[in-house]
Amino acid sequence: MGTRERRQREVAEREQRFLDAARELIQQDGLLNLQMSRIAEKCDYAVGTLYQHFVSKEDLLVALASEEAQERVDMFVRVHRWAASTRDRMLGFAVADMMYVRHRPEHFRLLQFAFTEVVWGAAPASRRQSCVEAHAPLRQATLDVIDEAIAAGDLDPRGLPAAEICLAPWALALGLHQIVHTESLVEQHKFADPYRLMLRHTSDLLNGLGWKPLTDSTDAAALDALTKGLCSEVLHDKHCQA
Amino acid sequence: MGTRERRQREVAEREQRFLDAARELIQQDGLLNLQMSRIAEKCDYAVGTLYQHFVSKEDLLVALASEEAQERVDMFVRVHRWAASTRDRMLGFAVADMMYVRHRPEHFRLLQFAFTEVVWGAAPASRRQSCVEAHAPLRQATLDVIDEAIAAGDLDPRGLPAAEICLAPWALALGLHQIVHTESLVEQHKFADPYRLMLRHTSDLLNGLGWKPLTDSTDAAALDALTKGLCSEVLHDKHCQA
DNA sequence: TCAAATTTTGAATTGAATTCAAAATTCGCG
DNA sequence: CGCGAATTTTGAATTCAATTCAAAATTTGA
Repeated sequence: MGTRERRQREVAEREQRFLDAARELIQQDGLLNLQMSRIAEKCDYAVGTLYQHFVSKEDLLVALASEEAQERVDMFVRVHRWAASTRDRMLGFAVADMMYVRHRPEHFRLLQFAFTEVVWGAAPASRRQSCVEAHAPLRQATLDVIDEAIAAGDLDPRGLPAAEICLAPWALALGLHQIVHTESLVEQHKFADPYRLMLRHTSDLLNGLGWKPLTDSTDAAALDALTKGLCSEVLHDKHCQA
Repeated sequence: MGTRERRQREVAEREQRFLDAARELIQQDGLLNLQMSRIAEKCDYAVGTLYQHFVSKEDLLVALASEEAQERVDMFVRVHRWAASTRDRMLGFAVADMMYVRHRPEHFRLLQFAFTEVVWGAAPASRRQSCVEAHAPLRQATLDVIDEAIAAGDLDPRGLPAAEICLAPWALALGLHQIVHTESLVEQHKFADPYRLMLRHTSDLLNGLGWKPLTDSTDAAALDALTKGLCSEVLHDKHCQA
């Protein structure tokens, strides 16, 4: 009978509603002021019901972080499939990432918070695992392009496995987001256009890795063209601006 | 009269004791289990007294993050003064940083947490400012070396102000620490020697920035030699291991 | 149709951060 | 000194949100 299935679907839908409500509340009042009771209330359920889905607030936060990975993953997959050089696709990942973070700064802050010892350590192991799994395709897409680049002769791994090469652009992007998105630091240093800068530095890094075709990172027009191309061809400018 | 001064010193000493106690408790039970009342208890003071120094737990955490900057700053200053090429000193910053983070992983996690919207936003503005100030010398040391490199012709800024060049190595280091220190991610990917890798990538980045003398990042022996040299000459191997 | 099983509920509990009135201490002056 | 005002310390009481759990409601299945 389909009764069991229906129920299962209903429960899944409810979980979705909880997550959506949480997201809205975060958007509205900030992560700082997120309250479990408000989430339940917003969905017209009792707190107890909320706790049937998430054993703790931390659990919910990590679940939220997992779910929000999807949109990013979609972007990465599209970039991965893009008909462009391996190098341009590599830059494409950086562009996709920066578009995403720019348009969903709260998501970035949530991730930052969720991966914090305090939250991560308090979430159940199962949830942590599915969060890691939800993000894995980001890494996988990058690894694929690296492998492809090696196969095509665009990149000489110089003795490093793809996973270790992957670390460099990943870290650069992560660190840049971190710096750009931590309030005070930006206030202090105010980079005019941090993301154009980010792209330039990523390009420099690729040059340093010997990723062909070596390119003049100074050529802002070329980088802007790349960004624009990506926006129109790949990202359906959902996230793109001038 | 010196009465007022003495009192002031006593208060400062007490604050120090609170911070030290907090550090010990974090070391012992983890950031997750830090309790204000335990800190007070450990110092044989009432909670109220603790709150005379720190208006909230967040305030205390950010204060802790500020204080712990000092040791790192000392290392950076020593690297800055080191009689070596600008390029080697740049790598030196990365080495110093990784030594530090390796030996004080809890400090890194604390910083990560403190710069989170939830904590940072809940700390008083004055405390945030002094935290930024406490960390500023790290940035300044790096900027100085960049300026020196430009002046010496080791580095062509290609139209970028030093502050923007600085962003690249800073972000790379930050991102790498983040990845390496977030439990699950390491468990998953297990890089054999993440910090040697980090150094290699930093070297690649410097090559990409055109920082002379351009170097073969593949030469692990050279990077190890650099590390060893730094440990003995600059960092007094307080933080160094085999 | 009804009792067992499951699910939902939200008032009550818990646990930690934070407050604040009372107690203790220090200060300043005769 | 001695004493009252001012300051500091205290920790029990308060607050506030997360979490629990016994009772109520609903669903299941015979």
